[in-house]
Amino acid sequence: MYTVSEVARMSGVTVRTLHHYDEIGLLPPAHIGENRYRYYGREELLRLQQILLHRALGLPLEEISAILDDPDFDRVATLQKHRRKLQTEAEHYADLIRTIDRTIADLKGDDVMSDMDLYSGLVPAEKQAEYEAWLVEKYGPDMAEDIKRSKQVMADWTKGDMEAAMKQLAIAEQGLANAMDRGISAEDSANDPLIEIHRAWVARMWDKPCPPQAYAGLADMYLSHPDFEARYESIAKGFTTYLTDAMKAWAERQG
Amino acid sequence: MYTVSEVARMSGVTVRTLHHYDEIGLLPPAHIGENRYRYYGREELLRLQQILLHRALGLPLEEISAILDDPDFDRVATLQKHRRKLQTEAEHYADLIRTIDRTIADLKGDDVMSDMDLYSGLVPAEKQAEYEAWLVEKYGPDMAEDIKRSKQVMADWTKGDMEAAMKQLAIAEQGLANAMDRGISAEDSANDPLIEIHRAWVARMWDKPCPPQAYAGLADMYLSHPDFEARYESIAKGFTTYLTDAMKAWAERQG
DNA sequence: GTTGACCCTCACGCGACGTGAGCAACTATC
DNA sequence: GATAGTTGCTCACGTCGCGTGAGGGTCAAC
Repeated sequence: MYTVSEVARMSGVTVRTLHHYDEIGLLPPAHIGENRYRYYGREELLRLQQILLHRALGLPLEEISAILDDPDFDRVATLQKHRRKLQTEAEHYADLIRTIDRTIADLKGDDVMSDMDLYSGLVPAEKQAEYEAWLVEKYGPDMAEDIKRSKQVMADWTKGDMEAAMKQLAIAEQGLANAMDRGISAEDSANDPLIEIHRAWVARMWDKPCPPQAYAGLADMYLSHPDFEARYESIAKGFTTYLTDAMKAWAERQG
Repeated sequence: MYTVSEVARMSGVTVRTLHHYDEIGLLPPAHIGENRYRYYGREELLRLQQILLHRALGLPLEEISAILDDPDFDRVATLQKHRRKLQTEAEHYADLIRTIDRTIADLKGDDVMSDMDLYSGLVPAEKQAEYEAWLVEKYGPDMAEDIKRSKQVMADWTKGDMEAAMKQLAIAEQGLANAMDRGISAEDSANDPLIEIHRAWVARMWDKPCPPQAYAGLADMYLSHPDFEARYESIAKGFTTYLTDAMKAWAERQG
């Protein structure tokens, strides 16, 4: 039998949290002494673990209660539902990152965003649909058609293989940015397998092999084109030159 | 000049939110009419976008206020910082999704997760530091050192390494639990090669050999630490004492 | 002048606890 | 067995970012 503070120490929650969980009936103590002290047993520790797991997954306490108290409750289905929620959240983050990239470009004058596009990714999809419906009303169906079609193209563009490819690219870029943060030189990073991953991504985008010379040429293009610079600088300050240095060092070593 | 509902439609926030942002001084309208209506301009739309970006990162509104009102505020730099934060957030979501996948697999009986794995990436760093400090106090610096190092070792592991290790552990634990179910005594199970497998797993986690004495000491820790107890009891009722008895019997027989 | 969409200001509600306040009870030491 | 320090308890209000009415003024159109 453990007291509140003991359980708190073991599980990492606060005493108040245990009080709260008792209050709402989520985790009543095994016994309550004549002094009104709460005492918890092994059974309660296990239940607390379950609670914390589900809480960590973002489920509200009420739902956790339902899951743990109903033996017939379909945990798998609940978790899958929650997984889908998380997935859309994750995609939402990807949208946000793209919006930030475009915003940075906009602030640098490389791109012009309409008032509406400013909010892309920040706005729930249904709200955007509402807005589009409102546009149809205001400007007539022709203008709305243009807007709609451009979005359709973008939707096709980001789905499927593209998403996987973007993930691959993000892994390579983020990893190399981390290497830069850790003080590893660009020349050393040229040996990092992430460079190979990056080159493989390029080849995949081009749909043809990317030999060392072409890879070095691409580095130059990154340097001379502001869009690319904006993109790489948004990952980390100085990352443009870092990446291109590593790319060129790699190419030199190959041939 | 846009009214509240127009801004709301464009930005996706509610009218109430705009009221709220005015109330707390985060986004005052450009002008207020004689009828007390709020009117917003392009400037305010830009500021709102900044607010939404920061809010999406989980920053409290008060902090957003401070950031945006600072005249030294560099939008591009801030956005770049945010981008990186978003990326780690996105990775956190990916972690959560993986954890859920594994939990689902676990519930379906396809996989066995250790508690440590269960909470992987979900426990705040400071809590873990607290917990480790407490471990030092309770078990002495030696054991805590092992635990700490094992975490470090595990951090370097690939997903495949981890899965292999977890499988190894699961095989040993499940096998011994089955032995217990079949009525085989703990003393007899001490001769089971599964005990050797379990000890090898421990050595692998600690990244150093686990001599009989240390193995017996570990058994005592399992017994005295409720977290471990909870974990083993979740495999089978009474498995904690069964396993520790077998571990100790094995250790005695060795030396 | 009436309708209906829009605007306003209170002001309470929520979810998951944090944070005292004020008091009882246990533990350790002198 | 007195005392001090820790730990426990129960209220009960505070937090954050709004949602959700209630109750009432304003505006454009018919």
